[in-house]
Amino acid sequence: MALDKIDRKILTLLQKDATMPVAEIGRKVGLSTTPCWRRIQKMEEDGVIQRRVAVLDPGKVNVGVTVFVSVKTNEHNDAWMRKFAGVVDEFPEVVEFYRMSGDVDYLMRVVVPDIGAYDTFYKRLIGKINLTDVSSAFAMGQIKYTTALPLDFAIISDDDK
Amino acid sequence: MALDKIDRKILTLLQKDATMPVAEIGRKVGLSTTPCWRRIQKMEEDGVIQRRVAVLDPGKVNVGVTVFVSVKTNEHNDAWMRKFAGVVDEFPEVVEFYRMSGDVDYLMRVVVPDIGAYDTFYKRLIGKINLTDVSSAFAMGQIKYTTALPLDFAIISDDDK
DNA sequence: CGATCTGACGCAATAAAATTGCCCGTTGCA
DNA sequence: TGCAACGGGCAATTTTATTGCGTCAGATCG
Repeated sequence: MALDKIDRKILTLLQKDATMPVAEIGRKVGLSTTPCWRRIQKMEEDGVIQRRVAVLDPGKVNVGVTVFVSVKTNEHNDAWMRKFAGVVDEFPEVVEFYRMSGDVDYLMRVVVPDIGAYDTFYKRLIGKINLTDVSSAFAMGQIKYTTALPLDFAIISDDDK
Repeated sequence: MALDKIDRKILTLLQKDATMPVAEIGRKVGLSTTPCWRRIQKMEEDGVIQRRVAVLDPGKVNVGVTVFVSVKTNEHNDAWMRKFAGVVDEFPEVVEFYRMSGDVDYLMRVVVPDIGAYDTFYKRLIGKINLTDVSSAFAMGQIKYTTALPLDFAIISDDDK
């Protein structure tokens, strides 16, 4: 699963624009189409590349507001966590959900059109599962958002010239 | 920029899998290839679809740890904000960055291989810009992560049968 | 040291998908 | 009723993805 310099270049390109033809990617990384294509295939099989998706403009689909919701709970067992995860999964407004260490137990990022819609979401959420200590922080603006992960830490193939 | 039911179906599909052939998308939404293709083109031109990207597995590229970094500051002017934004942009580890209302002024999501790498990142960050009140919260696990935005709020074309 | 095996590459053919041109039917409106 | 605008569909055409096959360099083994 180690990635050499060429693999990382390919991934960098694909993380920016997955529509780029393999031939062009190959040209940019110094390979012909076939070996470049095979590397991409392999990275897909290996699961390094999980999938290719269309990224939409949040404003244009009317979910320009992001809210971070922190949850503290006393229920620290696995069963409860699964239930919570299941409930959250039902809400497409929740685009990210993390189990946290420290003060807060869970953190989720929710996208909605406006404060009113958030309130509606909030009521529906607490209707599905009993949450006592919840606090919401509103984002006034998104300064940076990328799906591209840094590749500087990827496991490097040793014979990586 | 209003989207009808078919547009939303198309977007739902493309948010899940952008490799699906237009012909197949058309079949699923009840259209032939051409009109389906034209709708997609239009949504790309309109910027509803921003781009298509490859999504990688964080673990597989060795950035399995997410840290949420909260920043409070006294500098509430626009110039400082721009500088901060510029600095943050330089760090590929920062995948999301928000200006917040309330207690915290800024919130960023950072991805790194481990705690040690986070420490390194942190030092480099505060070396680039003077930040006094910073607090870090570590995610123990990612329970949900999707790039797919909910389309339930999208502006609906009135003649939407 | 030479035979061989493996892995990665590239070219050229083939298959699949995107893109375009052109025609058709429906709807709204003068 | 006649016309124009708005989709929609079929059938080319063009681009890309995918596969088959041959080559080459380095590692392995006897």
